[in-house]
Amino acid sequence: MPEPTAGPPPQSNPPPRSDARAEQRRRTQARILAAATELFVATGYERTTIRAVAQAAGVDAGLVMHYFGSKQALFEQVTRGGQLPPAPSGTPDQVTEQVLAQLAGSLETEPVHSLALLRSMLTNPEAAQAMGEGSLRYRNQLAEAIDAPDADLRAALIIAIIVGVVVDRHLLKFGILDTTNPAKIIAVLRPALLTLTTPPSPPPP
Amino acid sequence: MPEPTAGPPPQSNPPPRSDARAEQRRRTQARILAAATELFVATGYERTTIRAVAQAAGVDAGLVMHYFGSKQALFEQVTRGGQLPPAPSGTPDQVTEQVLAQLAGSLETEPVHSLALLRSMLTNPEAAQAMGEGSLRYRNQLAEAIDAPDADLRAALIIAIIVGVVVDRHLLKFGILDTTNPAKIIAVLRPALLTLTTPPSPPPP
DNA sequence: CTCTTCGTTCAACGGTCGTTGATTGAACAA
DNA sequence: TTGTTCAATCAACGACCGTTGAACGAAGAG
Repeated sequence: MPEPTAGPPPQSNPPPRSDARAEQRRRTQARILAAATELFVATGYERTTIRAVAQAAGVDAGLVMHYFGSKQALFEQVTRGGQLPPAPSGTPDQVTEQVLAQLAGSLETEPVHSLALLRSMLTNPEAAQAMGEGSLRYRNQLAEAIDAPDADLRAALIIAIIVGVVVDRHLLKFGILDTTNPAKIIAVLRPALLTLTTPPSPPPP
Repeated sequence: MPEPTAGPPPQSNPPPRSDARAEQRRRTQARILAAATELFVATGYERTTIRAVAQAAGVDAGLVMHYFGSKQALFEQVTRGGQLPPAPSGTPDQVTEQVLAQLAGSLETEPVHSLALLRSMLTNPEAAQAMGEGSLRYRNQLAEAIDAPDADLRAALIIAIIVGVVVDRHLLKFGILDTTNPAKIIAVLRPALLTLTTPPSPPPP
């Protein structure tokens, strides 16, 4: 049975009992997980190699398999724990500010789970599905907070914008967006998002 | 020398002389190119296999190599010919309309060159560079047409938005954006883009 | 018809991948 | 000390990849 010897590091709690071997084991698992995360974020699922992860962690490739079972399981372990942003609510201005605050955080330091998923979503079906499910849930929450006829469409556009900006800044790094102060980006983006969260004013007769 | 026997199909001009063999050859090259395009768009560079392209074209894998030299060259052949949108100019409203018109076209039927590039840009360095260069050129043109202090940033954001929306619609297909009438998307997006192309009004004292 | 050209197939190469099972050696238990 | 546990290494497997060069067979040239 190639079953992993134990459930990989349960988040991050201090070992209840002091065991020299168990702690060494946790250390190594953590090193592997860190190396895998870095590589998945940097090059995506397809180009990331179990052997490369092992080498980056200073470990044999077989050990990676022994601890995580498979490459796919390792990837899921890396991308697990990404939690949805809190559901926005309130007036259009309040919703906008909550979305912008969330985006500001993502521009400052986007969590590695999301980056690994974002990097791989265009080429890896599992990553695409994971992103899709998260996107759907957040879109529903967002649409519920938008009081406009095309709430779903507006929510989808907001998400597309966020994804586009985050991908540009953290992954593609085409320029400007990856070096500009997040506050400035937010400031320029605010009026644009406001038009999406605010119901259109009926044209004057 | 593994050099391709001839420069692959030079765009699309009618064969100057009628040669039964030459025409059969062109047909096969075109079939290979079509199959390669479809696979590159659907699954990206890494997951697309020379063997799979050959099979989809009803041909041996060696023939693909013989005609296109290498997988990378085949990919470049597929993504070649993507031309930049015309540089926008005029008043902010005019610039917005030109950008929106361009986006509308991309929502209706985005050219396969761009889709192949978009699909692979997150995992393939060459694709990323090609996209980056195109993005940079268009961003400069766009920034020149925007009369605002942060023209570069605004142009970059517009491009990020366009990329986000097009990727969502044609590649990720997370929902709504891929089934909604382009005109409707444009209508909802217009006010948002307008805030990016229009210089901010100074706050009243 | 003979010879050449060339579109196409075929078999194989070297390499890398994910994955596996046996093995080693140090930490623990007795 | 002796025996057990287990983190970690090692060598190898089968599969698949991009790529190559020889070989075949039908279309053109003479």
